[in-house]
Amino acid sequence: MGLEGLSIGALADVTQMSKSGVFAHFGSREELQISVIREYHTRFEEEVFFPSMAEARGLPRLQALFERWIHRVSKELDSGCIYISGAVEFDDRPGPVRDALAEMVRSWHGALRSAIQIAIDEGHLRADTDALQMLFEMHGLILALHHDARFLRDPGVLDRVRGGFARLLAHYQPGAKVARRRASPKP
Amino acid sequence: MGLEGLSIGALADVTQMSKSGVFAHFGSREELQISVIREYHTRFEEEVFFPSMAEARGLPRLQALFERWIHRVSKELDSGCIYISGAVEFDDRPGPVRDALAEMVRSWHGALRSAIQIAIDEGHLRADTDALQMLFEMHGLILALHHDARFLRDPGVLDRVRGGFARLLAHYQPGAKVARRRASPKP
DNA sequence: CGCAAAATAGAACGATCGTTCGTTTCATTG
DNA sequence: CAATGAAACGAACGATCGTTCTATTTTGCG
Repeated sequence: MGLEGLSIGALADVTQMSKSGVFAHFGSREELQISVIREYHTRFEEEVFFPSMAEARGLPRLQALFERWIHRVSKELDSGCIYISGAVEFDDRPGPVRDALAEMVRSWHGALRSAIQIAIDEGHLRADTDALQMLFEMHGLILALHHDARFLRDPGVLDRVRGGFARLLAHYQPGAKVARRRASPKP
Repeated sequence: MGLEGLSIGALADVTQMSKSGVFAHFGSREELQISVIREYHTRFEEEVFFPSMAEARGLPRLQALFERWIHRVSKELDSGCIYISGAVEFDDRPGPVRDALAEMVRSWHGALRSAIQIAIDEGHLRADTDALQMLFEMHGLILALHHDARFLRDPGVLDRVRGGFARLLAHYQPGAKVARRRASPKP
């Protein structure tokens, strides 16, 4: 389950510790949840963000970010992405847990937005590309991947998310324009 | 909250009834959850599906479906869409609730897929359009809308989801081709 | 009205939850 | 070795949960 399914008692069972022993480590359930969020954030950075930053600025880096994002979300078929599950669980529950989660999601989105902007500046994406719009659509592809893989158990979802991203890139590529009228016939 | 936050005791408070009185109506908590799902499904059909079917076959109908879908998801800023929240809550919890939810989500997706196919047959979308692929991307836009509206409280999200859909339609429109090389310079 | 059936109420159960408290274990350190 | 402090423990508390059982009330019908 997500963050709400995480109970101190269950954690005590797993770690072979007493409930009060586990509790003493965090001080409250909320702090435990926040600790889990922070740990997840760290791993996310290590597995997705940092390795992608080694790629060349612009499109290569952006593609690496997305591919590793896909890999991260689709591989956790057991645990689930707590950025996604947490967003649903805490979207109507204010408090420090929601705040911590939102901060890290915004941080990740900010990094993506920055990578998109660099790709624009490098001339790899059209100059009139709306970075926030493109980020929105990328995020949608990931959310659909998460939904169809975990909930619907659709096996063809990896092809679709990659196809959607390719379509996205093709649209925002320099020289590509939105079709206003009939262009060339198909080859 | 979603389906997991729904408790018989809380429902008893709201309805000014006793806990056992509420319980007798459903027989179990699972049945209560399934009843809520069914009720949601009915309303969804009434507000989104049926009115859109009155539109002309093809693109008009598909656009109506998507616009009403947007409206349905973005308006429930209090309750949340249980198709979406339920998918996250039950994506790793087998049982009759998950089965009921999945059946109705698949039913809705089936209706959308059918509407897309009709638009293809009518010549409103390219003949080589992959209906499941397009459905996947439409669903992604809705999921991103739900996420950004409810969790991030982003006010510009309606423009983005409509922009994304317009881009989607433009790409799958007859005559539009994926950009392979540089086309016309920007106006 | 009278009677049966359905609906609701009330109290209690076992389980689980987060949390508190006092105690005990144990390694570190002077 | 003895003192100290952190870490873990075990038991209990109050709250909430779904559920069960037995009354009581309400409703519909002949």
